[in-house]
Amino acid sequence: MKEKELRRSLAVLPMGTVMKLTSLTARQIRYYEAQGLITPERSDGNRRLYSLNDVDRLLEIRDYLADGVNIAGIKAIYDQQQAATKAKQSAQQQPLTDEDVRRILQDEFIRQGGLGHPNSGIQRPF
Amino acid sequence: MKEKELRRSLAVLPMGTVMKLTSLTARQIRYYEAQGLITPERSDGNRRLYSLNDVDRLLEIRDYLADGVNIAGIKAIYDQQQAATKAKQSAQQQPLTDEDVRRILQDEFIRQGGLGHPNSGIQRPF
DNA sequence: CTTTCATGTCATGTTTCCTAACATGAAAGT
DNA sequence: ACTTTCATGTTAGGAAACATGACATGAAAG
Repeated sequence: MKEKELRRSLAVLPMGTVMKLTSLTARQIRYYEAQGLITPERSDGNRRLYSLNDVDRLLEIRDYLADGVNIAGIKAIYDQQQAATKAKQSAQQQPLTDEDVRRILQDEFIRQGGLGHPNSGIQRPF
Repeated sequence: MKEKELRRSLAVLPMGTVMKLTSLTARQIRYYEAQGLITPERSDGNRRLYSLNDVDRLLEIRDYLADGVNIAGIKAIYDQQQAATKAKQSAQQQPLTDEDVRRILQDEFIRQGGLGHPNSGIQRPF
């Protein structure tokens, strides 16, 4: 599941490809970017690089506009979505792994007297 | 299922994208084309356009070469595959739809005496 | 030790994409 | 009725990516 997400967010598609996939003009796509609706990456040579997720978002934008929603409205929708996602993330309090549990228990033990040395376990980068 | 096939054979990816997706050089990709292993489409401005199927094939070619198969060998494999596919297609005798059955029955009736007019049914383009 | 194979590199021209500016028709305000 | 705003079109000049063709090369094959 992680693999597919990575592929979908891989920014490799240049303007011409995205134009064909979305049937939008370059002008439109750049304008939506200027309005803060998308933020494509850039190549070394400063050319825009889009991911499949970006393409999906552009298709969404296209549909919203076709439905009469203006750009400010679309931005509001995305801002709201982002806020909701962020709230959910911080509320999720990600579940502890067995590894975490062991480490925490060990720390507890060490603080209240110490048994076994703290640095004997597996090193975790974060 | 038909939809996905279409998308996978949609030729929209330019050289730079394919280079990134396959980690092949432009020289390699063009060489494989010169050897008849792939046949990308061309844009109006004569630039190569690849589909996801093409990318898959390039990845295959890369793997074959890494395994010591030379280009003639890879071509032989593809020629053989194509022959097999073609044979299977002609043997498959694609199943008739209800619509086909009705049309054939009607033609039969018409030829052996006629009941109902031939052009009263639904028009099918092919 | 010369050929072949797969690829690298360079030169030169064309196409695509960049930014920035001005133009425009349809809505919306005043 | 006139002026802004919005979303998009168009044009211009420059930079990046891509095209083809030629020559170079190391490894393998003959």
